[in-house]
Amino acid sequence: MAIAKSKTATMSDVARLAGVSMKTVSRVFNNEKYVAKDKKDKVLAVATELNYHPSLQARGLAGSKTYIVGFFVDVPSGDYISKVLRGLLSRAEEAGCHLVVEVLKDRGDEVKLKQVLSSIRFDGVVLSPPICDDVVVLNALRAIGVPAARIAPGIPAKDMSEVHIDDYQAAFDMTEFLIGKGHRRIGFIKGNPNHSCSLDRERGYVRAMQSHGIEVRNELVVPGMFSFASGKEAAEILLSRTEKPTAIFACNDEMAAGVLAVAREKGLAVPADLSIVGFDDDAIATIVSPALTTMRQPVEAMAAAAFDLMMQSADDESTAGTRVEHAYVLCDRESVADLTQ
Amino acid sequence: MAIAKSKTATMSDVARLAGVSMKTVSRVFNNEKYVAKDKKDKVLAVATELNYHPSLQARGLAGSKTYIVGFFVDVPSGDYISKVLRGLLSRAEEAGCHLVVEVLKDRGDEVKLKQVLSSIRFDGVVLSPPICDDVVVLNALRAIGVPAARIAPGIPAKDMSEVHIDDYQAAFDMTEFLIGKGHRRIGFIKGNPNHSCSLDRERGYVRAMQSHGIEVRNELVVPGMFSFASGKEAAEILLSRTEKPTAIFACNDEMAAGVLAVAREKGLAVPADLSIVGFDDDAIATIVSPALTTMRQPVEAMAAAAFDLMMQSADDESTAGTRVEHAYVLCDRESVADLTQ
DNA sequence: CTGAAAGCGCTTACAG
DNA sequence: CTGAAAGCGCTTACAG
Repeated sequence: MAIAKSKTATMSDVARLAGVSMKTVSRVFNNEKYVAKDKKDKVLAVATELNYHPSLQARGLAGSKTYIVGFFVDVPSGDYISKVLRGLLSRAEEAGCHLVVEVLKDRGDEVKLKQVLSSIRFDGVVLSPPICDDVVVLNALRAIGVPAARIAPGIPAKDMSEVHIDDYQAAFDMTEFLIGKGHRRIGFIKGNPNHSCSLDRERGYVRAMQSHGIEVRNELVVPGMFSFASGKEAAEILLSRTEKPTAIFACNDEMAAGVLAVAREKGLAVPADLSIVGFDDDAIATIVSPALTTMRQPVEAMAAAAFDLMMQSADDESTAGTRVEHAYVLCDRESVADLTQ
Repeated sequence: MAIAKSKTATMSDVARLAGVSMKTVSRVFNNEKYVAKDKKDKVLAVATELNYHPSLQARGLAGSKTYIVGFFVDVPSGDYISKVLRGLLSRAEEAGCHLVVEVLKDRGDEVKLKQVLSSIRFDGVVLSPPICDDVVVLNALRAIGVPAARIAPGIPAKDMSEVHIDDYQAAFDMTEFLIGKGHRRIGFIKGNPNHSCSLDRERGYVRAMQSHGIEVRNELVVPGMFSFASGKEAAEILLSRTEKPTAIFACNDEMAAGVLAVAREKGLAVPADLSIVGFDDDAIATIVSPALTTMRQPVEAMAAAAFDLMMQSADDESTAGTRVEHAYVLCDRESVADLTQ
């Protein structure tokens, strides 16, 4: 079943058949101006016939653009990363770039980092939490001068563009929403502390409580790690308090789903006996029942924007450091009871 | 804040400082034998000092290996694809390769396919459903002679390695499991018909029913598309039958979760009033309550195996076409009632 | 508007 | 065990 392996056409093939120099073919494929229309048409015709496409490897070696964008992730799982990936992939396609995914364990994967960064020349790199806050990574990127954009970063980096939502305000709003429904004993489940949004959301919760004159009680604020299991553990703790919370605000939807599971185990009706809210509006939010009231952030659009910002700063260094804030939306569904009625 | 951009070291830098030829440096980095130990040590020492790593782009252009592996996906979402990605990424790292993800819409993205395949030289490509059954893709891969491995393919391709589970037998076993629990009216929700496993699973269901002398009734077999929403729609149909099923076998867990949601809406207790089983053992299976009885397939390990098979067939063409079957495990949890008691 | 020459950083094929 | 030369398929920098 040996099929003849067709040799792929090269730029010099196209040049020869089109009767022009390689440089002219190059001009056509890089959309440079000052190419006579007839030559351009001829080049395009020959290229189509030969199914010619410039070699990524050759371009990357010879020129300043590599058409390769890196996406550095910690754990390539979960609905959040899927959305980021989709956003990135869609923009990469439009930009004629290719996405290479590299897994970098949070803190301390310096060997791999150096290896990747010095063997692959990237047009740019997009960073998601928690890697976007790893100074080792940021400095390595600066050292080689690769444009980078960050999604939801925590620490500042004035030389890198970023996209984010106002996690503090969003959590403030969500807490206020619960307070508005008459809740006072509101439990809070933190997120992974290495993701800066966790701290911002906690701050928003605390401030909202305070600004409504409600005491923030330590026994109602418990740790979590963004996972379903950690949400369950946190719920076990919160629901074992002598004075149970009437509502629990989990830092993301997966944990909120965990709270829901525990509530059910304990025979608590949601939202009648316990209100639950999450954050992110992940797929899980509308899969569980009752559907979760949650804060939606437009992750896919944010990732797409991060890609664009990175490309923009590659073209024009002065735009590096642009910060784009996206809007969040409180999705009020079925998991919160109105205690004021 | 302009930081001096360090120029990355090249092979000739290393050669010069180590007092050897470039070819010797090349030998060291490609683990060829016949390099004097003292020269090898010297090269390695200099390379470490310079933080030298061979350029991906240069290697890809000059040599036969590119250290780039492609992962072609239809929709880069969901727990299944996350698992595949993790399996691929972990093996790519060990193999010193880099993964580029390309989105190819099912059937008909021929322009992008040709563009990608003729501009990037891949060491190999891994295909997941439904793209692994797109003959246009398969033939394009053959035409340029790129080693490919397929995950859970449907149509045969003797020249490509593949990993799979016995979907037919797994579905047969699952159906038999339900029958063993005393169920006779068992509804079946099909999967996306473009994923070959859907057909295999349906066949397993049908045969198991028949082999136990149970009539397969058309009104109990309804279409689905692997999504939560399609599971709900299917459940609505199945549960509106005059003779309701006592159990529903959904072709994946997301749809099973949809069935669960509808059951709850209708006030049916699961499993007391309705038993539900899924397939895959996705994260969702243990998030919903009651936890789903489902058929686990080791997706991450399968993806890793696919990667290895692809690499192996790149080294030794005669291994292309290897088929590896993985074991499945019936995870009996809480969503099935025993009617025989 | 166009092209000839050099070079990107490696590997290949050869020679020793 | 080692190296000199050519070449991979493009872009760059330059000249016209």
